[in-house]
Formats: sequence, structure tokens, C-alpha cells
Amino acid sequence: MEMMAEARAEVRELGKRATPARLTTLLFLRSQARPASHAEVSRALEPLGFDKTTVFRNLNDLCEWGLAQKSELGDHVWRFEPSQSGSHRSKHPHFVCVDCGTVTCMDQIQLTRGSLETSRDIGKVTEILLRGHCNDCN
Amino acid sequence: MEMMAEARAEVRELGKRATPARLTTLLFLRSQARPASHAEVSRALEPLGFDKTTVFRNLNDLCEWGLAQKSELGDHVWRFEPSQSGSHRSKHPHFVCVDCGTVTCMDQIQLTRGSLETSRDIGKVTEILLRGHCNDCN
DNA sequence: TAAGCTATTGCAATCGAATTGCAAATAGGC
DNA sequence: GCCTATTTGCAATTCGATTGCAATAGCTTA
Repeated sequence: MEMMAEARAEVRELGKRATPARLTTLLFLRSQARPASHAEVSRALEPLGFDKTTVFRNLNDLCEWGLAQKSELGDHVWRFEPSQSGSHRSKHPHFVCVDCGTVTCMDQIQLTRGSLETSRDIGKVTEILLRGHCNDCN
Repeated sequence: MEMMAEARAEVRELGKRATPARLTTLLFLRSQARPASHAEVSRALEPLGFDKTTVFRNLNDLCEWGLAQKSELGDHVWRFEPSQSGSHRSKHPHFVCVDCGTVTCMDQIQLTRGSLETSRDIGKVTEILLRGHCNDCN
């Protein structure tokens, strides 16, 4: 279980307590291929004896500390995913299927030069979210 | 009040009843420069004697009928805006400032050819949402 | 234009995610 | 091992979204 030891070190490094609930929450996020909602994480951790609220607070704490990120993908549910190791700030675009709700992480999306300028007139873009119909839903 | 008469005709054309609450809701959306939340619309219409729930249902009905569109812009609140006259399906991208919450409608945003292909592998994109820090918030 | 059918409304109630309060439990420094 | 500040667990609250149902009111038609 070196994953656990690693997580423990990361949390301790932040001056926070490496509690079982906290470490398990972090490991769970890291085990998922997609951002997970609070409900999903709770559903997985409650059977292990961890409380819903504790999970909730840890998810938010992890975000606050840069170990995870929270995003709203269009269905009124916060989703959490671990920060990319290395650069905590790197966010990748997401694609959400409006039919089945499936969330897909996308490596890279670029805007055309013109669109970049347009968006620059408005502000600094830090996050891109695409919505539509996934191929499975046709 | 030809705006009203126009709205009435549009609603009637859909085979729906042109009730005061419904028409007023539609006119209100059309009077706004930005997508409005249910709360915002209610706040404006309740003093006029229209019920919160009625507004809620009309907003959703209008969306279902193509006269308005609903989107989730990242703050867990549905926002409604009238469909662009002409083509009901046209959606334009939105930019949301994560600091002040201001929503800006963008005329057009294009992805680079490569990004388009990437996204095509995943599904058909119907909506683009950009988030970041607006120029006012620096 | 009055009657009748059905869509719509108003109000109360419900739902579920998000969030908080507080006392009990516990991680980690000493 | 002890002590204290952090964290947890559980109950309770908030708030937007949503529903049930009886009352009301558009609109069609006779």
C-alpha cells in the first residue's frame, strides 16, 4: 500500500492530519477515471465506515489545498478529481454528454486564433467545458 | 405593446395558451442582456402577482418549446435566456467569471481543426462554456 | 357569448445536494 | 502516554428544484 503512504506524506506536507477518511477519499479520487460526485464518493466510502459529511468536508478541503479540483459540469452536482500530479493548477477540458451524463476528460482543446482574441477581450479563460451528445448516445 | 402581441402569437402558434404569466415571463427574458436565473425572474415577476412556481414551470415550458434555453453556468443555478429569433436551436458560448459570477454571451467561438477532430471522437459538441476571470476582476 | 373541456395556476409539500453546529473522538507534537 | 487542536459523526438546516392537487381561467365551439 504505498499509494497510501504517498498520500499520507502529501497530506502531512501540507501540515494537515493524515486521517484514514482523508487518505481514503484522496485514494478513491485517484482510482477513478472520471470526476466523481460527492454522492459517488460517499456511496463508495460509507460502507467502509466513513461518514457522508466527513467525506464532503474532505473533498472540499482537498480542493482548497490543491490536491483535488472541483467542477460543475452542468448537472448541478459538484464533481471532484485529483489534481494532476506535478502542476496542481493544470485543468483539462471536460466533455459532458447531455443524454447519459457521462463525463469525459479531454487532453487538449484549442481555440482558433480569432476566438482566442475574442475571449481575451472578455477575460482570461481558465476552464473549458464542452457539452453535447456522446458517440454512445449517438 | 406589440412585444406582447408578438409573444402571444408565438405562443399560440405552438398550440399553447397565451396566459399573462407566460407572456410576461417570455418578455422578461427578452428584456435581459444576460441569462436570468429562476430566482431573478421570480423576483421580478412576483411583485406583479405571478407565482414563483408558475414562473418556474413557464421557464421550463418555454425551453421545451424552443422559445428559450436553459443552461448551467457553473454556479448550480439554471439560467434562462430567450432563443435567438430565427433559429431556435442556435446556442452561443458563454463566458462565466468565476470571481464575480458575471455571465457574458459570446458571439462565436471556434475550435482549431485538430481540437474539432478530437472532440468528434468523443461526441457531437452542442455547447461551449468558458470560465475564467473577467477583465473587470482582472 | 355562454358552456365546457383542458391547460395552467397557486400554494403547500417534498426532494436532494450542499452546508453548518457542536460535542465526542483522535492524530501527532511533546 | 499526555495534551491540544484538528477532525469526525450525527443531527439539523438551507436552498434551489420539482411535484401533487384542487381551483382557476384560456380558448374552442355551439
